[in-house]
Amino acid sequence: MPELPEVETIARSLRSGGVGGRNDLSIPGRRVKSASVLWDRTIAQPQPVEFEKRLVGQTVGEVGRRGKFLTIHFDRDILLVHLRMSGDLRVEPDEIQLNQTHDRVLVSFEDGIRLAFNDTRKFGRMWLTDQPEKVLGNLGLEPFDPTLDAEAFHQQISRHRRQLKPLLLDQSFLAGLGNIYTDEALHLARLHPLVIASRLNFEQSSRLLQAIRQVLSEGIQRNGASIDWVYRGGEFQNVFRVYQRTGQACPVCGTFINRMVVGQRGTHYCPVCQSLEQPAAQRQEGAHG
DNA sequence: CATCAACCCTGAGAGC
DNA sequence: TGCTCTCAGGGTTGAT
Repeated sequence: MPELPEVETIARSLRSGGVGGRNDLSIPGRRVKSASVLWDRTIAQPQPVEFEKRLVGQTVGEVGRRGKFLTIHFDRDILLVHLRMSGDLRVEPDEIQLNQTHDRVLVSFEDGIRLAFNDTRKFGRMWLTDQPEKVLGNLGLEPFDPTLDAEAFHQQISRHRRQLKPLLLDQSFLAGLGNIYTDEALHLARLHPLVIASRLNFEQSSRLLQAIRQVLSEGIQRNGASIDWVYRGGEFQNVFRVYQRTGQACPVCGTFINRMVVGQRGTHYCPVCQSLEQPAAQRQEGAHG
């Protein structure tokens, strides 16, 4: 399931033409010849027929990412793509036969290259709009936003009397974390998924912010995680600490990893490293800068 | 404000 | 072998 690192990896490959940097398959500068929607519900906005018409003639500009959304700028509109569970984008020459069972949207460029949106479970969505804020407006800060320092993060997290796991999954709190990186970050920060956010002290929330950034950085460095049907060369799955490692040894202490359901999501954690009870010896390193 | 469940989907894996 | 059942998961929606 694509989260921030996977979406970032895809954005980079659309810009540079593949993870390896093949310029012949990058999309900026290409002009749309035609578009076809193969599964109507993939298009959230506008109507599929208008989507197809409006894209024709527009040229790709900047390709970026906001949270888990891909932002593909065109002359007049921005194409927003959310991959949800199983979405994937391919850039390939028209000659390659469309033998893919689950292609949902095709965008053909004038120079014989096309962009294909493939999505097994049909949860992915696209918006073609000149008002991207209407779609992205509720997103929280980017985890790497430079204005998000330890103080700001602690202030934010103190406002919520929710459990950490659902809070971190809430895209209006922080944009980009999904189930994998949330579990990984909580383990790295040695925090139990059910801890109430507002009860974190400064040292704990700082640790959490740092852990979030570290696991996301690791994910990006490894081109994301490749699991389920979506394989795109990522390798982060090889270094999962807790995610989908139920019953296996915690890399830190060797205890068996537990699994429970939190907010309808499978949640993996080490019962020893991430104890709900704060260790009695926990120091109060309160006097921060 | 927070929690919970249903919904959208498919295919993998279990059980029979 | 092949059928049926359960489950996973991001985000939205509506109820409590």
